[in-house]
Order: sequence, then C-alpha cells, then structure tokens
Amino acid sequence: MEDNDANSAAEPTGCDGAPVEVLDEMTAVRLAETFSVLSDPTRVRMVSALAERRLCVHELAKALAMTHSAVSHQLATLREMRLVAHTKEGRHVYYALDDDHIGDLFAQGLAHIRHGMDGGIANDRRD
Amino acid sequence: MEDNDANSAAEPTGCDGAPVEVLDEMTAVRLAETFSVLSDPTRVRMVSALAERRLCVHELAKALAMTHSAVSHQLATLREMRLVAHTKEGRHVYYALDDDHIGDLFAQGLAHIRHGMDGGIANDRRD
DNA sequence: GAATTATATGAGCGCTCGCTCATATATTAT
DNA sequence: ATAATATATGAGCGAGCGCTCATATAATTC
Repeated sequence: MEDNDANSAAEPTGCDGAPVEVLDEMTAVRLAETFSVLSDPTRVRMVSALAERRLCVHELAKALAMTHSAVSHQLATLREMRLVAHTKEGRHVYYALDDDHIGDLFAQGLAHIRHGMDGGIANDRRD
Repeated sequence: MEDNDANSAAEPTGCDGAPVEVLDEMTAVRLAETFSVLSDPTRVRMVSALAERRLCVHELAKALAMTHSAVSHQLATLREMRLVAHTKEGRHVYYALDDDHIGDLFAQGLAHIRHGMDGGIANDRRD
C-alpha cells in the first residue's frame, strides 16, 4: 500500500481531509425539539387551526374529529413547550398560538409543499 | 345571553359558532413527514454537516461520533425520502443534500433559535 | 486468491410517543 | 345538592423510532 499518495483509495476528494463542521449537540437538541412539534399530523392540524384563531378544547376536538382527551393531552404538551397560551373563560379554556417560530416554520413548510418544489416536477409520487 | 337555547352555556364567544378551518389530512401528513426529518438531533447534525459540503459515510460517522451502521441507516432514511443524493466513487459513497425544503427549514429554525424571533437572516454555522 | 476497507441491511431491543380509558376537578344549570 | 358540561391528567397499551449487532456486498490492496 503506497500511502505516498494523498488519498488512500479512490478519490482525491479529501474524504478525510478537511474537518467537518457539525452543529453542536445542544443546539441540535433544541432544533430537534422545535421541529418535533410539527412532526406529527395531529399537531400540524392543531397548529393550522390555532393559527387561524383561538379555539377551546371542544372546538378543536370537533374540528379534528378527535376525543377531548387526546386533544387536551396534545395541548398540554404544546403548553409545556410554551407554544400556546391558554385563557380560561367560564368553563371553556381558549388556546392560541403564542410562539412565532412555530407559525413561521409551519407557513414555510406549507409553502414548500404546496409550491412546485425543487426540481420543477409538478406531479409528485414517482418512485 | 339573549338567545339562550341550543347554545350551550357560558360564552357567546362563538365557541361552536364559525366553522374551524383545519389543514386537510394528506397535507398534514406530508408536512409532518417533512418536519420529522429534523425532529431528531442526529439528523439535524447530519443535515448541518451535509449543508456544508458532500460527505462520505466514513466522514459523517467520524464527525458525529457515531457508528458507520447508525449513520448508514439514517442516510438510508434520508435517501428514501429523496432528501440526499448519493454518488459512488470508488469504494466511497458521497452524500449531499438534494432538497431545498430541508435546507431552508433548517436555516430558518436555526436562525430562530439563535436570534430569538426576528426575521430570519443568518446563515451562520457552528463555532 | 485472501485480506482490508467502505457501505448496506435485516433483526432485535429499549425507549418514546400518541392514543384510549378511567378518573378528577371546575364551572354552570336545574 | 345533583346533574351536565368542559377540561385535565395518570395509567397503560400498541406502534414506531433509533440504536447496536451481525452479516452481506462491493471495491481495493496484497
């Protein structure tokens, strides 16, 4: 094995050459947590509904065709992440989006999906 | 509190009034799938590295301090989602980002996390 | 040829996640 | 007070995910 060459095997592309810069773990975790909010269809639809106007649990459950419990659990998660604000009025509790990141990411993701995407192929599903 | 009939109870805030617009299920699923890519710290760091330049599995594994197997599995997932392109050169396989959505979302999410919640410029990487 | 390097992949394990179910609490109506 | 409505929450289950381990394939070197 003549390791006199700069490369070991096939390409002079510097496979082990320059150091690779990777996002630090802490930031990666925080980013992942942020994106995790929209990584579930139910939460995506919740955010889409709450982006329109504030809603109580009952409305949300009805709109999403889900049980109150399931909706309440998801809202609790969003609340713990401080992404929604809740206001109690009578026996209703109204929830509203209270974080700009999520709204922005949702809007950008939606725009990307709805528009022509990268390659210019309008029709999808090709495998 | 004038029309005191079918309306349930507490608030005339239109709790059951106007219909709630929710994103359709198919779009919600596609959005969730897109965001799922960045919902894991490992993939976030992979994308951050691949956003810089193309890398082979070996480099990626080294940069992320992970086994080749784990990296290869994740790359397979990204490949199936058509988010990365792979090029075989000799015995190396180089991977590169091949989807604008992911890069954009990554950049925006990172900007939000780093700068609080302003417009979203910033294309800074680690260090 | 055999050995080494680079990557891919199936199986399996532990963990997390989202849901249902049951129950608890709070508010309003009767 | 009792009932009905509205929401919250713990427990638990099934599914999915990310990793490791073992093995397979391909290219390169000896």
